[in-house]
Amino acid sequence: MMSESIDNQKFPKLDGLPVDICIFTLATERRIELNENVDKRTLKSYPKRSLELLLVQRLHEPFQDKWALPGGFTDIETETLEQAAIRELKEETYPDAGSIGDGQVSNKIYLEQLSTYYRPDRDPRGKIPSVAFIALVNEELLSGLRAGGDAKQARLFQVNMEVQDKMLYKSEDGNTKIDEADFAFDHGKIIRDAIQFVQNKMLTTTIAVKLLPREFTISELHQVISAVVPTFTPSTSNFARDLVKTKSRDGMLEEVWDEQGNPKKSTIYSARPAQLYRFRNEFEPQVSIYPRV
Amino acid sequence: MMSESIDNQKFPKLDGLPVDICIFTLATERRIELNENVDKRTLKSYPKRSLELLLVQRLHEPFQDKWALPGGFTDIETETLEQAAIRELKEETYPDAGSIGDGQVSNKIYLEQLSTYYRPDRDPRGKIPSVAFIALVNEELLSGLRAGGDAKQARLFQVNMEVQDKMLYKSEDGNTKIDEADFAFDHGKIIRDAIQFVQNKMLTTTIAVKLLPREFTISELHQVISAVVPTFTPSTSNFARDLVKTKSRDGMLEEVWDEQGNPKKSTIYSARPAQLYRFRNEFEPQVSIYPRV
DNA sequence: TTAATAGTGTCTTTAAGACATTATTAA
DNA sequence: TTAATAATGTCTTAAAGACACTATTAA
Repeated sequence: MMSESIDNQKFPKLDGLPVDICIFTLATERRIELNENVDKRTLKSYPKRSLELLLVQRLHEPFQDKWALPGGFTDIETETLEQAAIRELKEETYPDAGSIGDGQVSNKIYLEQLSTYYRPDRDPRGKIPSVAFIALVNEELLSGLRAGGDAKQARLFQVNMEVQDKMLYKSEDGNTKIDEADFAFDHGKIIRDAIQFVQNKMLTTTIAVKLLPREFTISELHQVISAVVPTFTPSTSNFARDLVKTKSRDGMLEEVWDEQGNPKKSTIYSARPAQLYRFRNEFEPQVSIYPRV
Repeated sequence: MMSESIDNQKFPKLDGLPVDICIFTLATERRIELNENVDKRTLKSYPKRSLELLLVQRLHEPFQDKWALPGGFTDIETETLEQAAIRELKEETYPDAGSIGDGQVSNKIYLEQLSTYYRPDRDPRGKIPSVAFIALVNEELLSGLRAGGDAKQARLFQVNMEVQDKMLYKSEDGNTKIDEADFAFDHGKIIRDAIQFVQNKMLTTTIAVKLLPREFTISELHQVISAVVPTFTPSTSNFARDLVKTKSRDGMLEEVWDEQGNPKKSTIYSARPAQLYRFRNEFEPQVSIYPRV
């Protein structure tokens, strides 16, 4: 029993616990570049959105040159797992990512503990655990990184969800394509678990908000969900109508109005102005496979 | 970064990781005892079902006499977290609880990792982590324990879900009532998280199967769900009809037939025989707050 | 006009829920 | 008969989904 073991001092006090983070973002790529001499109507077509994951290439053995999740240690005496994850997140992304909270780091970052991995064969140097986190980070916070590969060889990889075996390939130049065999440790397994976790959260909670601007059109929300969950393919017109009109989703979204009290609209993706919405954070999603509740 | 820290041997190889388990069961209590001289019709009325949690009273400081989750260590070199959890589970419950699997320990036990807890103030002896698991155990496997308190002072506590602050009280004699202040470490917090986790799983997956006999009536399923989730209160007749007839739940349950090809029925809770069903494990529940998928 | 998305209208089917009614069995 | 649960039937409303159609804007 636990009490006996700890009381007998069998267990050494830890210096820290390893933390690895699956940092996801949703990349938005206009189908046609702005500087080209094209019809502005075509320019406004829906962008290509792809789920991307931040990986770092290992400099040393074991797994030298393999790709791994960014991670670190809870190395301060008073630091929690979440605080360590946020610290690492900041190192890899935006230095001003925000303060600490329970899955509510900032309105542009979602952070949640995924699971702890501790299979004896996961690290050739011995039995070392890893507490894995997932983070959804708004694209703009990773813009610095995307400008080019840095010293640590951190790169964003597009997640290819059609094939479940060969999962990832490089986004920027498309040259580096990697699959499960190119991952260090058990990070391939962690990443598979993380993608499933994020997909599930995307369909059962309102985390889509972390991948959207504060005010967005219904079609943007549609784009985000179907980029993360490829099987999500309702007709855009029914989706827009149902989202706002259906009773069980009352209070999920609210229309945005400007100072004059007129409906605030956006023409970012369309010639015809589209109504802007925002998520209301009072909304508590409820899902069940059984009737009622 | 993780690679640097581990390569520099800052992190000591662990002897083991502490594992704590929230072992839940669903106690079934006939409203009237069998030996009383009562109308057999009344005897067959629905039983009282209550979610119960296994706790052990601590013998030593810190938190002497406080109640804690049963737990232990991954103390064998090749042991995984799940294996350690199963080993502890067996110690506390049925010695023949079954083999190892991913949330599929046996058809009578559900086991899943909940989260890892590591706040610096959770243990007065220093920063010690705990990997928490939840287990749903069929009542019959805990029958030995229920016979009476043993040397380790392990007891089942009824979970009182109406009041969120004062959560638990003793089941058998009803004398020992405990609340958040009577828990060791941060186990009160772990237990609250665990209850929420189990309730969510109960509504979005088919884990109810672990708390039921292999063949059961629709009313038994109804009893199980509403015992774990008190807000679940559909009318029994609509529930029975919808469960079997609704297209989106096609393949979830199947009727049981006897050797002669007649519908197999049960009179355990009713004078009129009720159809027996079983869960089909091909069924993959799908839930979403958005239309489609 | 056309390309592209925004949004409405209509119709059908499925599901949820209220509620009444009938069925079954043993005492 | 009665107590208790099992099961069916009917009606209403809410959602989901298919699909046609109109609206808006800039080139």
